[in-house]
Amino acid sequence: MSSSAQLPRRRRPRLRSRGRPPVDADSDVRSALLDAASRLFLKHGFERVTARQIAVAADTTPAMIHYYFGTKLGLFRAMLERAIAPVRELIAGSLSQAGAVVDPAVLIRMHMRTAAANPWIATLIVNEVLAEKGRFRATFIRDVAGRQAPLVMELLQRARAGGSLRKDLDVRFAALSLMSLCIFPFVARAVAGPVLGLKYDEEEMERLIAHTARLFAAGTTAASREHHA
Amino acid sequence: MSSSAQLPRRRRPRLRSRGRPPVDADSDVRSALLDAASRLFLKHGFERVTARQIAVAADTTPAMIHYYFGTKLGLFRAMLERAIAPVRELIAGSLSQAGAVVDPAVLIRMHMRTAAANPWIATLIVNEVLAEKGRFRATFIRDVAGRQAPLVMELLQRARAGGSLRKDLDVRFAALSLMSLCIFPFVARAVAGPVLGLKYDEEEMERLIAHTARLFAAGTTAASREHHA
DNA sequence: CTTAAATTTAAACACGCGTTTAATATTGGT
DNA sequence: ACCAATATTAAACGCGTGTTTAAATTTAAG
Repeated sequence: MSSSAQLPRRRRPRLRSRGRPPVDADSDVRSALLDAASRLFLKHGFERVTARQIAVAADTTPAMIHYYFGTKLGLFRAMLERAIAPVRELIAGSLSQAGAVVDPAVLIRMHMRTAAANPWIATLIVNEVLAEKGRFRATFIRDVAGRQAPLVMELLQRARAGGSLRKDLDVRFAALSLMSLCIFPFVARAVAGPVLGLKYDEEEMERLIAHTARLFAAGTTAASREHHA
Repeated sequence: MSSSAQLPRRRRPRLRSRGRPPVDADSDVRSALLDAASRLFLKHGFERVTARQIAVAADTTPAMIHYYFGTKLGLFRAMLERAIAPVRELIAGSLSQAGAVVDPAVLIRMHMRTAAANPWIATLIVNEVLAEKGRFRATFIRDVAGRQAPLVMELLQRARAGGSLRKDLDVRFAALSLMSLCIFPFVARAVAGPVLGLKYDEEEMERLIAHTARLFAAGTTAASREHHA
């Protein structure tokens, strides 16, 4: 407010000069945009991040989003594709060896460790799947939940047929409970942290995972006596 | 597209005439705004609803939001205050008789029945509590979760001390699991519905509640034998 | 009867959004 | 050496947003 009184807008000078830049190698605008988009979209959600914010974070201009990805949504989709590729492979992997897995506890550990190690997954689910107009919901239902849920249900079904689970257990409800126990602690981290005094560090997470696996196992096995109606 | 070719904007004629209206009683603009705000804000979230949408739904103009509530956020807060008043009383009620309640299953049933009967609660939690910049998060942590969680933990603590729960049970984890089981099924309704084939009708919800209460009870009681490490 | 207060309409405001465009500079192929 | 393709900047575009304002009209009070 001291020297630039009558300048209408102060603009920090662009580092890059006009026109096609020299072959500077490691100045990759396209992936800089993808990186910035990952950081911002995954944390705050599609709608809450502006194209200008991403451009600034990638040290370029919004026009580059149009140039490389057409629209903001195009950038979002490209970013998402790259981000969930590892998760897709993980699911495909557990799907291929579906016959071998028998213990729900193994599934619980896998799910929770993945969610704990990749905090952006929970944020993405809140912003783009559970929210009314989430732009990832359809894809998520088709490619992620739609493949994982039948796997879980079949696993539970087999365990029940094998006698290790209660005969009267509804596998759909049991699958829902399993997902609830695995996902909600991370989705509700911003509330559960302060309210329950959780730190969400690695040691605590391992204890939570053990607790969860044991709770689900004890809650579904045939061995447990009913306490009352 | 036939007769109004050169009219720049067709505007449906306002029903109300200019100036201060006669004392017509049941034409209450203020509560019409609150009603419209409830319907729209609670379903779609604060950011995804425009002041104009609310004004149209209340059959008035955005200027009335300014007149009665100052800003869109003021309207949101007034609406929210009115909406959560019953929930607040419910919590206060269960807080006053905290000494009497002993069975976690009672809490589970209460929570899930409330969530099932008021679908807007889950939507509100997704949009305004779990989302990064949710405008209800701070209040929710202070007034809702911050009061309910200690109650749940104390209840579990007493049950454990009384011998009905496992001695090695971490009450914070158990409280988190209880909340997960109660809340997530409704928060994730848009996914769980199609993926698990749930209809979320009343009969099904009663079975889900029974399943959940039993799962949690069996998963936390001292009676259950460990199956293995 | 006069006048101040209350309530509403229609119009505009300033701003930020995603997107587009024109100009410009560099590259690599011929 | 030329030239088309490529990559970038700066500026603008049109639109929708929340908000504000001026005028208009009625009520209620003095």
